[in-house]
Amino acid sequence: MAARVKKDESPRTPLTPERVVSAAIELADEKGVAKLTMRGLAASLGVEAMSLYYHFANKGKILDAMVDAVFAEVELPAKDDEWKPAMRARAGSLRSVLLDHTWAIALMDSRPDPGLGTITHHDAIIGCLRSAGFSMSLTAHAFSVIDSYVYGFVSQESGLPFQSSEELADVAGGIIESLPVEQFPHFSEMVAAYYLHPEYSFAEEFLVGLDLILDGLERLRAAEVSDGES
Amino acid sequence: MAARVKKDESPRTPLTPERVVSAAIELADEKGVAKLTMRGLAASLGVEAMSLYYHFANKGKILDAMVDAVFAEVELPAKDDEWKPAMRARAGSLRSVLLDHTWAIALMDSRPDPGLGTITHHDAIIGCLRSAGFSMSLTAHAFSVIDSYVYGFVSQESGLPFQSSEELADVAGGIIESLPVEQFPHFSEMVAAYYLHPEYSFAEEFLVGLDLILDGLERLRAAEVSDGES
DNA sequence: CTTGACTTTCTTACATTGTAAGGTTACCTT
DNA sequence: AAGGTAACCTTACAATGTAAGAAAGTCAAG
Repeated sequence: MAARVKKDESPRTPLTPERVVSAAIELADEKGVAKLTMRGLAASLGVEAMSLYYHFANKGKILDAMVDAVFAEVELPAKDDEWKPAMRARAGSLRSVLLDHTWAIALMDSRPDPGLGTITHHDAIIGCLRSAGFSMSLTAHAFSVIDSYVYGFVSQESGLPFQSSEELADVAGGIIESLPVEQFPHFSEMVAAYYLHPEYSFAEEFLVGLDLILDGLERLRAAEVSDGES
Repeated sequence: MAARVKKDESPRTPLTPERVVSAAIELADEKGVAKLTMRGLAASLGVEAMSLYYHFANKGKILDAMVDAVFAEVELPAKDDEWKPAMRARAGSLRSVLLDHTWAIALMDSRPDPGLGTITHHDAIIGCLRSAGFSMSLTAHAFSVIDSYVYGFVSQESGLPFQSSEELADVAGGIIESLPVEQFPHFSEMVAAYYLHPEYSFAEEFLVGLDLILDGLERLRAAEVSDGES
């Protein structure tokens, strides 16, 4: 009553870990993770920097929570899905999530402490493969190849200095001109090829490699089944 | 004023970009890239921080040069090598180089400006594939999958909080104990499996995925050849 | 309402970082 | 020796993460 009717100075929504993390993600998405400072983050929440330290021990813990939140965004397979389309879908989802938060890959490398979202994620993937008949060790292999590929691909994709095909053509053109062509004939040829073929698509390239890997896994699984291994 | 005949026993080897870069790499290898500061780097060269700015416009240029130097360490295939063992060898070499300089992966992601070492490297790989009969586009696919895989794999490998099998067992044991097993049955099972199988080897895991990819590429190449595509 | 305990936020301060501006020394050529 | 340039240094500053502790807000019981 009294408190309610008090002067409406501020909506005084209290700071919570969740609000901090989502503000941090928003800020990192916009300005890049390098611009994510304690003061800036606090300001975006209408608060002073040191207030954040009541909810997080240090900046690193905030980064951990951000990574975990990103993982939680990835679509997980339903229980009865076929393993191959399920893996295809989740790889695609992982790629798109990581592209939305390009800072996440770099953070994951440097913050190995897995959170709940991460573990939930991994559990679902492993479960899908196992119930599709993958042995323990083949599951481990599958997990390793797929994730390595996706991380590596997105890491390169998001690090390159262009996003659209036109930008690619520009960059490629620039490289060609400033390069001693006779010294790097193959590289030049390659760049030229994509300079002339600006319909190059990261999405297609991604699927080529992914399907190559999934087909390989299917073969390994078939071999395993015919061996009776478990 | 006083005579300049001070203690001139210093061999006063002049600062060169090369010396700066190799000192920077050494420092990053030892203390981690986060501890690579201008002052620290200068001190390790017996010099003041601002002296570095005579040779490099800013810290970023030093980081670029470090990445390029790391790339130059990777073994390149000889011209007449079979493509498959050549790719296998260079992927292994790339992995070991990146493991020696774990900071390099993160830097590569954030510094897209390729240097001479990088281009030389790429040119050799492309040349090897092309002269093995790979079409332009299949070469691009091959390059993309292989590199994505290697980067992603090493990125995960070097980010994990253990190096040896014993440490793995320790970490796995710790995870098992502090985890609600019934909530993540598959994840727990997986961790337990490796807890009991401490002969797990990153090197082997790496080769499993790599060979899966190389076999897939061989199949694509065979299909291409029988199609007469170029 | 007052009191006091507890939670949440803020103030101040400091060590570290990258680097701009300009000064100082060392070395080479004439 | 003289002068010029290449190499290095001194000083200074703004921005960062965060330690220490003060202040404000919140709520239960007297």
